[in-house]
Amino acid sequence: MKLQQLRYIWEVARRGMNVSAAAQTLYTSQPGISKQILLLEEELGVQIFVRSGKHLTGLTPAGERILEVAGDVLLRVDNIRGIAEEFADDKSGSLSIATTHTQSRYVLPPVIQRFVTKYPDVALHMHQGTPIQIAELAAEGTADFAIATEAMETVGDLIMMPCYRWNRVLLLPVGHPLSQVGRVSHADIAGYPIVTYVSGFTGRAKLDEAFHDRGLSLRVVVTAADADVIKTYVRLGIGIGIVASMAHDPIKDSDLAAVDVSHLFDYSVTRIGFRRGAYLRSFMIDFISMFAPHLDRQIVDAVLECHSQEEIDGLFKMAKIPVHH
Amino acid sequence: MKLQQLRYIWEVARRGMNVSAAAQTLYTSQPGISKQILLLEEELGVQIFVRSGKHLTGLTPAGERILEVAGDVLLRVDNIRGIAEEFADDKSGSLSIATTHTQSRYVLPPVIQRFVTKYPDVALHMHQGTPIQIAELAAEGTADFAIATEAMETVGDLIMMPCYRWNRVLLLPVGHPLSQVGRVSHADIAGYPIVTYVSGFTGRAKLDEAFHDRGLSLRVVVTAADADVIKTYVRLGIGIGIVASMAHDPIKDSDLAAVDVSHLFDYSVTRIGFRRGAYLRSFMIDFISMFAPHLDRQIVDAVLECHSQEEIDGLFKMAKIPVHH
DNA sequence: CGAAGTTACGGATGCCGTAATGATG
DNA sequence: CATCATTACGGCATCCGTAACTTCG
Repeated sequence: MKLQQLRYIWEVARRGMNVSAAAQTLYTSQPGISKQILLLEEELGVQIFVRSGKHLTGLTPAGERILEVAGDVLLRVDNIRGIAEEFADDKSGSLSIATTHTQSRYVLPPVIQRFVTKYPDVALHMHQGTPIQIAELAAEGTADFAIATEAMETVGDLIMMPCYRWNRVLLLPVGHPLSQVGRVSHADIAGYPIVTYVSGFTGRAKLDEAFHDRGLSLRVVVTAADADVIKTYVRLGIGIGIVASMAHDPIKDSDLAAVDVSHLFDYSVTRIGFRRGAYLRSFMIDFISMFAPHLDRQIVDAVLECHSQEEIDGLFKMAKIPVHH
Repeated sequence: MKLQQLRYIWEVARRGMNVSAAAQTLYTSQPGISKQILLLEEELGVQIFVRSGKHLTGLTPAGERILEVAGDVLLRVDNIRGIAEEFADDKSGSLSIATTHTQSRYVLPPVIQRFVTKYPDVALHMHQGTPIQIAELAAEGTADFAIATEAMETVGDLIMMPCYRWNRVLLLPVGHPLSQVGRVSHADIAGYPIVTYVSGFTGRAKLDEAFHDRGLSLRVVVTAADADVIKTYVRLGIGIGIVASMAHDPIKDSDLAAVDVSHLFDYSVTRIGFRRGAYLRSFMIDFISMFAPHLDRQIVDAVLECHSQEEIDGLFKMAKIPVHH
């Protein structure tokens, strides 16, 4: 049995039993993979893949079990590399972050700024995507971290830690009647056409929920995946915007009136997640602390000791998660 | 990085940083190992071993961390082999049991008998040793199971399950005055020379404890690691014997009087242990059930889900552990 | 008939073992 | 000086890539 062979079956399975596709992403030849898989199956004495003629169509029961453990092995081998890099030079390496537009545009820039200053030799990669894509990137190890508000729990084997709580602001064209109202209510908002996030992004679910619970319905006329687009349509007078408070920049958005509406919605929690069992380089832990100062090295170490997400959630009281400003 | 290389560093470390010794047990050449270790260290960019001149004297901090993970990797690779064997033929394979004389001579024979009848194609290996040796064999994976009453908790990363409770009998030469006494007391026993187990074997600690707690002291004249030797000395009239009740055979030992003294001592618990994270073949789980019927497949599966020994202990109430007869 | 997997084969890498060398206590 | 690790080197297995063949949708 060779590590290559495990890598091969892992990648083939990940690619939906497609040997050719696996060969491409692994920069090798199709026959090479095919052969090694045959050899491994021969050595182990079991079929790993179900074949219909010459096509791989699925995993045998044995294959499923084997693949699960093979994944563990490959993760640990990566960890060995990480440990070695850490000791060879704890200031260089690479950090790959998968996150949403909201984070990378509004929240992360100052954090990244500090990080690259402190760790100039760490190559930084930012992947942007939907919350689900983000979670998957982290779960499969393509990204070291996923940072998002939603969908993080949909993927198995991600360790998640709460980073900050946040709420929403109303963005209004200047002179809009609502900017005169002292304390905006749900009913006030329900009276106007809305421009906000598409569902699955940046706490959209909590927004619908708040209105639905009160028997009101939102008239959403435009949805977008990021606040910049939302602001653009608000400026055009299409409707009033509801965005995450992080996305409001008092200076650049001075042509829009912003009204805090945190009394109308539950707080959302943005979390950082990483693959269970992954080895965290010290600069990675440092990144977490820069992003969410309450997650100091000690807390992260405690989280790494935990065996279940419930245990981790127990470490964090809602009250202790800071609100983002 | 290759699995061989991990196996090499693992074995070298296990052998006290001795490359030559590792080469012997791995049936390969010393230079081969040496070279591969150098190559691995070069690839990873860190020293794993501390060298004084050309001698390996210890592990670097990086080496310690790497070795720990390497052990995990090797265990999982073994598990893949086990899974494959299981699916290839769930009735054949090998089972290696490390245990003490008491178990293998008095308790296991009927169990083994049934096991080999049911699984004729499973190659059975029995290792006999001291409780500490037994635990180590299981912890390093040389034996699949350790079965013993003591020392099982001294080795890290062994999963343990209680199998049965047992107590002691007094063995007396025929016509010995104590055989006339209705209910033997601690003081009665303290008056005679004793032949029993050496410390560290078969519940000897609980025996000393019972007398010490009552301000009495035992006059032990002969100690042995197994009951056969003890019986021999009792027959010679050297003293009275105290042995585990399992070790008393009413037929073969009909020349000795046996007196139950379970009212004088705490019950001891014999446990079966295996390496944390090891894959258990179905015949292995079946063996456990044959040995300790209350440990059915369901219970074992539940134990395998547990993450800590405390959690496992919580599954078992003392009352539920059967007494051996 | 096109896409995809297996078989065939040649070349090169690299692993292993023997022999020789160097270092240690 | 005996033990032990590293260096040198040659043989051989094996892994990989190209090309041809086969099979399925």
